[in-house]
Amino acid sequence: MTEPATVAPGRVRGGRRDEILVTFTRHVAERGYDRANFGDVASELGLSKGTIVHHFGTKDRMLAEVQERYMRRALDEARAFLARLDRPEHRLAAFVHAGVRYQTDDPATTIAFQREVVRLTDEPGMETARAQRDAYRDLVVGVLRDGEAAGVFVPGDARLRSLQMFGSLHWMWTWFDPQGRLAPEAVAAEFCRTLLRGLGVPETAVAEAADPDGPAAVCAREVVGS
Amino acid sequence: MTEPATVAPGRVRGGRRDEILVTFTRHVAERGYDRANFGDVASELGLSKGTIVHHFGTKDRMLAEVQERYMRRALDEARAFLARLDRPEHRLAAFVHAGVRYQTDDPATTIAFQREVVRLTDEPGMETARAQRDAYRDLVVGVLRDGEAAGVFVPGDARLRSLQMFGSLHWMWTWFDPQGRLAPEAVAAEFCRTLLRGLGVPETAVAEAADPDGPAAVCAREVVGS
DNA sequence: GTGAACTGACCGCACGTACGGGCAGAGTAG
DNA sequence: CTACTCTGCCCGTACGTGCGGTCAGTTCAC
Repeated sequence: MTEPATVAPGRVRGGRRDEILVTFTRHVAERGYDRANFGDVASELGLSKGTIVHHFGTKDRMLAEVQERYMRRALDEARAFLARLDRPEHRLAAFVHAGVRYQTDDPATTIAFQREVVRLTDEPGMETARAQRDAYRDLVVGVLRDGEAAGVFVPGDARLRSLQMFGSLHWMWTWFDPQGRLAPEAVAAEFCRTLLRGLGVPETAVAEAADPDGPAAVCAREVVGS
Repeated sequence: MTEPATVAPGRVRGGRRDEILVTFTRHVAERGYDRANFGDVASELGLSKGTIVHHFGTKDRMLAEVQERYMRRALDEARAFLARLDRPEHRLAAFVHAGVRYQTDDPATTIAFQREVVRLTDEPGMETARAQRDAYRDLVVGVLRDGEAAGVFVPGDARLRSLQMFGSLHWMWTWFDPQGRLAPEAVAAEFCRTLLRGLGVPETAVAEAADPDGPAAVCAREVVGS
């Protein structure tokens, strides 16, 4: 039984548990799960492999924890900006603005998650993260359906559209450079414009929702930045 | 491919090289490059690990060969349908129709390629495949720029738009099921509609380019199906 | 004979994980 | 205060295994 060990008499500080997870996450982002290994993480932090095992048990569980943390944050923040926005095009745009922002706000976790999403589908022990991912996708599908019902989006397959949108965002890790010349706001704006126009949203509403200083982007920035 | 390797008692000139590559490709598609190994491929084909090494040298070279084959085919076919289509919206739609079609036409190679594209950027020995990939992307960017110059697409960042499009297509391997209820034509049509409408193409032209029986889809099917 | 296809035994190493024990701080009894 | 004990954090080592790659040698077609 692996205990989070948050309540303990003999505990010194928060321990290095978090530190280990952060470093592991970065290694997964850089090399992928299979090539990330305990030895490198341990030597980088100046501790032994045994310590990592002590805290996390197995490598699988460590990855699961990374995924769950990322998805929990994404879910919380998505619900937060959904509560603050009402128009379907603003809500959908917020998902895009937030998705792009994660790429610079917490690149390691974001890349680690996106590189290894495929493990959510088959690997055992990933049930929690998978459920969170499904819930997140359902939020987007819901927005698409609502917008369609309200006549803001032209009729179409909401699930397919959500996958089209997620594809663009999830693929970013292969080409986006946080230090590069392309600002995340510019990427989000362009993605929003093409997507919303593609759903039949009128040009003025498109411009507002895509605008880095518009309500959707501002809301996403406030929620994610916190 | 074409030569199903004679099952003759003695060995055959040309050998089982292709057979090995096909099996290896399938394993990469199913488990990823790191978890694919010589032992499994060899035992599945009833030969020894040494034989694989004899034919390919190293595992890296094997993957490079998979990537190069896939990209060469994609490039050839892209140039073929570009030669047959003239309108920008048809050309762009053809990329989408073809991209989706690869998912069912040769799922193993397609998935193997998409899973491991990231290795094109850093790994050495991948220069050829990387150059092919860049050439392919440049074809799409060219179509986007031409369409913009011709006033068919609204102004915007062509490179970003190409990445948005590739993202949707490259992400398909994580969710698309060739045996599933969703036909590839339906996926391609929906993707085309959202994308082209998003670029400002008029509704009638969008419908024609997305139509599974329209000129773009038919052309893509003929070229890819060969 | 020549060379390509193929074999099977073997090597070296990297990596996940198990295990036994050391250490330091907190609780408690005296 | 001191002494003892408990407990979670951490270390070092060792083990088992899986895998990429080597090599000497064999078979077979031309």
